[in-house]
Amino acid sequence: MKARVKAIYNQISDDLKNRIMQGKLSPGEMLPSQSQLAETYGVTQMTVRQGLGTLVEDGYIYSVWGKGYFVAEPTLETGIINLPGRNFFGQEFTPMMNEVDILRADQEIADKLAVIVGSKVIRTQLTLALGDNPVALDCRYISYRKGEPQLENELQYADFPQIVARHTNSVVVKSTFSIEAVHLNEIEASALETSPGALGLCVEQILYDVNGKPLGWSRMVCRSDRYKVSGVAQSYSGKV
Amino acid sequence: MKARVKAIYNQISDDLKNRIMQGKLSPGEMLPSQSQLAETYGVTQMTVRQGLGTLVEDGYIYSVWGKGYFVAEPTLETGIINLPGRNFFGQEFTPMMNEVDILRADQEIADKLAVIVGSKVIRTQLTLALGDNPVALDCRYISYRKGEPQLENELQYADFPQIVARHTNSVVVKSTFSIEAVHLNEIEASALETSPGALGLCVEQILYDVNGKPLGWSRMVCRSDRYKVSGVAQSYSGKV
DNA sequence: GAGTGGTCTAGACCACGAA
DNA sequence: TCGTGGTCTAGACCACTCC
Repeated sequence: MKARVKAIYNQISDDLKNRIMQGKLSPGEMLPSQSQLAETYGVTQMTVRQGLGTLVEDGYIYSVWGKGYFVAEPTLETGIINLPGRNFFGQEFTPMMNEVDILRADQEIADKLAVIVGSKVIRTQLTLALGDNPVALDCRYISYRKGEPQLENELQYADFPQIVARHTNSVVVKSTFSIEAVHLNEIEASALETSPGALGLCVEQILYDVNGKPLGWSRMVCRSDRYKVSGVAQSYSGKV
Repeated sequence: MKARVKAIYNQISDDLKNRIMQGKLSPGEMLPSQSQLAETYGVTQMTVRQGLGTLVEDGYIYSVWGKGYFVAEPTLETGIINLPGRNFFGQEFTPMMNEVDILRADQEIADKLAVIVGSKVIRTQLTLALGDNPVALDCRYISYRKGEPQLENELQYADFPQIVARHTNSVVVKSTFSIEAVHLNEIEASALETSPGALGLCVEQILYDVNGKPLGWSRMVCRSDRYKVSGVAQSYSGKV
C-alpha cells in the first residue's frame, strides 16, 4: 500500500463532502467562513477557497456574496443522455448501407435548416444494425455551402457534428433534440424488417453554430422493440 | 453606461475563449505556458491559472501534466434533458386526480426496487394534464420503510425525489431513466381520452441512494400526440 | 464597522515530461 | 536539466451584507 499524498484542498473538500453526505451539514445550513476554515485546517484562505471551489462546481454548496457558503438542496431535474455521436457507430451499432446525394430543399427541410426552399442540401442515409439485425434508419441533412460530398466512405465513421463542421466551415456548439413515438411507414418498416405501423422511436437532432444558425438536421427512426433511449441524472456532478 | 469592472482572470479567459471561437487557436493546439501568459497580461501565475481554470471547467481547453494546455475538440455526444421533477407539476402540467395506497410488491416491483416479493410498497397514481387535456399517467412506487403515507395532498406538489427522501430517510443522489415507445392499454387509453393501441411514450425512472440502493421507481405514460421529450446538448458548458 | 466572500500579488516548492 | 503544470503561503485590498 502506498500512502498517496492528497492535496490539502482535496482533503478539505472531501471532509466537507462527507459531512454533507452524512447529514452532519444539512441543506440550507451555512458553512464556517473561509477564515474559520483556514484556521481549523491550518492553511491559508486561498487554499480553503480552492477546496470550496470544487464543491461549488460539483453542486454540493453555493456561495452568497457577503454572507457565506451554504449547503445546496439535491435536485434531480435534469438528466444526461447519450446522443448518436461517434461512439454510436464505433461501438454499439454498425452501419449496413449508406447513400449520399444532393437535393433541393423542400418546405420541411428548408424550415429545419433555415434556408430558402430549393437550396442545395446534402443528404446521407444509413441503416444501423446490431449484429445482423437492422435497428434504425438514419437520415441527415446538411446545408450545402462549400466542398463536394466526396467522402462517402468517411461518412460512416466520423460523427455527424464533425462532418457538418467540415462541410460548413463552422463549429457546431449546440444541438437540440427531441424524442417521440411514431408508427413506421412502409419504407422504414421494410428497411427494418418489420411490418408497417410497427412501433418506432424517432430521435431528431438539429445542430447549430455559434450564432444560432442551423447547420445540420438528423432524424433517426428506430424499431422500438430493439432500441430505447436511456440516461442518467445525478444531483452532484462529481464522483461520489 | 457604467464601465463595469471585470475581474482580470475573466478578461483573460474571455480573450482566450474568443481566440478559440474565432479559430485563431485550433483544437489540439497548445496554449502559451502559464508563465508566458502571466508576462503577456502582466499578472501573476495564480491569476492566469484562475482564468485557465474556468476554461477547463467549461470544456474549452484541457491540461496535460508537464506539457501544457491544449485547445479541446468540441463534442456533442451527450445531451441534457428535463426530467419530471418539481417544475413538471408546478409550471407545465397540472395533476388532475391522484390516488395513494400501500400494496405488496409483485415480481416486477420487487425487481425494480430490489426488495423481496411481498414487501410493502407505497404507490401513487396521478393524471397529468395540460389545460383540460389529459396528457400522461404517472405511477410511482416507493419502498416502504418508515412513516405512513399520510401526505396525499402534499404528494402532488413536491417532486418525486423529495417524497422518496422523506419516506426512506435517504438522500436521492442518482437516477437512471429510459424512454420508449408503447401502445396504450385500455386503462391508459381511457384515462387519456383516446383509444386503446394509440401511440404512447413511456418514461421510466429509478432513483438510487448513495450506496446504489433503489429507493423509488416511476413510470409515466404519455399520449405521444400531446407530448414529446426534448433537450439540449452543448459542446461548451459555459454561456457563449 | 465588523464579518463575509472575491480578487490579486510575489514569491516558493513539488511532480511530471522531454531532451 | 529545463520547462511545464499543480500546490501553497502570508499577506493585501475590494465589494457586499447585516447590524
